[in-house]
Amino acid sequence: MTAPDSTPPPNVPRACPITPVLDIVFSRWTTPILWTLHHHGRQRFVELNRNVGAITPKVLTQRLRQLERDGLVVRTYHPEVPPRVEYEISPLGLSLAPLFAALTDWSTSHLPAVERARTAFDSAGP
Amino acid sequence: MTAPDSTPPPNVPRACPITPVLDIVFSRWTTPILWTLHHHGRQRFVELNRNVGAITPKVLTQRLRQLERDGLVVRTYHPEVPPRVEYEISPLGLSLAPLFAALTDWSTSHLPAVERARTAFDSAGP
DNA sequence: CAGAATCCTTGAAGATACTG
DNA sequence: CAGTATCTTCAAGGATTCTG
Repeated sequence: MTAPDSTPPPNVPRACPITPVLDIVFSRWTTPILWTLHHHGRQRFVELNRNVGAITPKVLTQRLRQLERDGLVVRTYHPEVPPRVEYEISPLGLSLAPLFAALTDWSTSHLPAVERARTAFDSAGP
Repeated sequence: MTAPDSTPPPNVPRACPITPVLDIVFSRWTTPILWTLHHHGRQRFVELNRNVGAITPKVLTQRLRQLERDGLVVRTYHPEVPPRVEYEISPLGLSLAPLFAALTDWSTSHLPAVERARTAFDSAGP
């Protein structure tokens, strides 16, 4: 409802401005990974693999690469005899903390309403 | 890094507490839909279909059903000769506004850093 | 240990009709 | 108009195996 639009609407109205962020922050598995790194601190690959949940090494690697590329996670390679690799949150990754906090807040205060809406909807028209 | 854990770690560490919210708020197309409803106000199905972007009626219906079931969107059916259905954001849906604002803020202040991280990463190891 | 390679399955999304 | 009904595609995700 704010300003009508600086670009009237030629044809494709830019859907919504936060869409690009979603691919960065809310791709599947990224929040569990960031959460685990934030709460368990620096971890090696296998630890992470255990702590995050039911994730396979392949997918974990994919997501870690993406997070590393986006600068949210720092990967440290130690060239030792069994190789050792450690992952930790970057400052940029930590900048997401207030966002996640806001999400948690919304969850605690409004998730019950969602649950109620669901049961109401489901009991209305089976 | 906060408390080590009230539940030591029996086996499955609950991945991260915001995961359930993501399915509610950040399923694909939900943010463009909510955004459009928020900025263009109450709309009928076809308007919405045009305003949201490249979405097909089928998918739009699916997402609208989900949003309605979760209580984020209100659907009003007018039994007229050509049927008329209108969609609008509910108060519960509007409660997401601060969250989206936080997301927008993070985007404006940190997206450039992500871009830089990406180019740095890409130019490092081709 | 930290992945890379391979194959496979699934499910969401798109395209295209059709209907009350 | 506001969807529903099918059909098809396609890529993410999972399972498994292998290696520097």
